[in-house]
Amino acid sequence: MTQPIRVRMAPSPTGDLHVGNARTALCNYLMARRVGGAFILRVEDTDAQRSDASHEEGIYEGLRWLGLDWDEGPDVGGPFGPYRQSERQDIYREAVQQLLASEQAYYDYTTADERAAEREQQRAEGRPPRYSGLGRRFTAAEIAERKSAGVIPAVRFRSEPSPVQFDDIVLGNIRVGPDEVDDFVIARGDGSALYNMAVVVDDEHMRISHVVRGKDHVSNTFRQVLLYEALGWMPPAFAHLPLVVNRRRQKFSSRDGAQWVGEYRTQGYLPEALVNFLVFLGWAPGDEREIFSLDELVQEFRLERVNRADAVFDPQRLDHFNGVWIRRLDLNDLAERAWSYAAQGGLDLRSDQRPYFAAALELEYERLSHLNRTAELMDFFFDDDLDPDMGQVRFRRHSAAETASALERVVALVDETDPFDDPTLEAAMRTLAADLNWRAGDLFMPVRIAVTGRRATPPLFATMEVLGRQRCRDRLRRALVGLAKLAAA
RNA sequence: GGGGCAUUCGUCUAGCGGCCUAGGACACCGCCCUCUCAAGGCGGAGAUCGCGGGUUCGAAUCCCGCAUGCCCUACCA
Repeated sequence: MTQPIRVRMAPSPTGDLHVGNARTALCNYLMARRVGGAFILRVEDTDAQRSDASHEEGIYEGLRWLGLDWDEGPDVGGPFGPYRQSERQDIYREAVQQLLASEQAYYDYTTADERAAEREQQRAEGRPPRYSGLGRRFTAAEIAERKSAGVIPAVRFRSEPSPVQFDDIVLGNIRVGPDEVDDFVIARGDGSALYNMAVVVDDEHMRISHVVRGKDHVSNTFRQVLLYEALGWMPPAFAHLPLVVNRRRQKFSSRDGAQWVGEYRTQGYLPEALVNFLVFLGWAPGDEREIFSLDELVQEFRLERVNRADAVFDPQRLDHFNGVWIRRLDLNDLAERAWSYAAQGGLDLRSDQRPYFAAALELEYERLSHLNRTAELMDFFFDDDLDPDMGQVRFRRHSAAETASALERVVALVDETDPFDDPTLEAAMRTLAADLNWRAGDLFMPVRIAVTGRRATPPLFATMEVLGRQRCRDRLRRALVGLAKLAAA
């Protein structure tokens, strides 16, 4: 007797995939996948003014990147289409007609000015601004007069004074007093349906079993519940998620960091990390585990455990998850993903360098916090004209001249060491340091700078092994030239 | 103005009447590891559980007020 679980994500294409919407989509997806239900994508573009078809593709891309695949939608079709509200107006019109016919809705011939005046007066009297049903009270003659004056009526739902309530999986039972819901508009003057009407009709027609969406929709839910009742339909189960907010605890917007999922992608975040981070905004498993893959979340996530309080988006915590997930990837996977970021970051990569790239990346990846930093982290592996700035050395215990003669011996060592690998190089260099009577670190740092051009790098000898004998030799020679200048100065 | 909802370390959270002198994680600080930087390990600081009343032998947990915040209050979604 239990109906199949069907959930939906219903973005309006007024922008790319917003992080808040991404979280909503994630919760819906997890719900559906856990029980083998259907995850439906429906585009809510009834506001032609603000909707833009180009954003649709951005939303798809964002969802796909996150790994949230859908079963029905405008692009893949499905048994209850079309899945774009702009293409469903006939269906809405029919429902509107039904409400008109049963006198649960009426044509409202008031003008915008009249309604504004009413609101203003209510506000002046300190009363809540609520549409009083002005349009219900016109006589037939008044209506005829307004018609001929060119007033185009909107369709309003006839809301009778009675309390409205519904049960919410996250928030519990929610109710509102008898005078709170006024006669709201369900269809514009041009006949097109408004949001509240369209969602109800769509959720019914698409057999949506659970409406999982942001908390900002709770007040709409009262209107929707009324519409279900009027149309003789059973409302779905509702679950309203807490909002993702900024540090000032307001709705998350562009000023608070990247707003669109695509931006996180270009900033080098892993979809795994964003998913993991987002799910913890309002949910926790109840034990102390924190790292979850999408598949694991499908098993663990329960709407019943979702919090009611809004959650602040903390970019530092996202960064942490990103690092964790980068370190979790296996090398081939990471190399695959980092390659294009590296190319975009300006690294001059030839496709035959993939093994070299992977070997270098293996040394760097615990230092890699964001994929888009790949190039800046690894550029010295690929710059064959590297001209190390030896001025970075702190010539405290050993002068530039002494350092130069030590590096001469390192050049010789680089030529002789065989095999040219991490342990052999390390042993040889330590022996050299001992010969010189230098502290090992005092020798390694100038070599590091000579060979990589920087003070912070992966372990030196592993780095040298990857760079190879030739590069190391060339760079050391060049460093020697620079050192000579420093020694002379 | 009205309504709805919320309120545990700076942040994400655990907690569902005694296990809490409130646990974990991020960020922060210190130490260790160490050729640098990371990563990792260990430790520290950080929450009188928004405030005030109750109920109870006992409350972060239940009830009532208040405060604050957020969302909605469109012929937007």
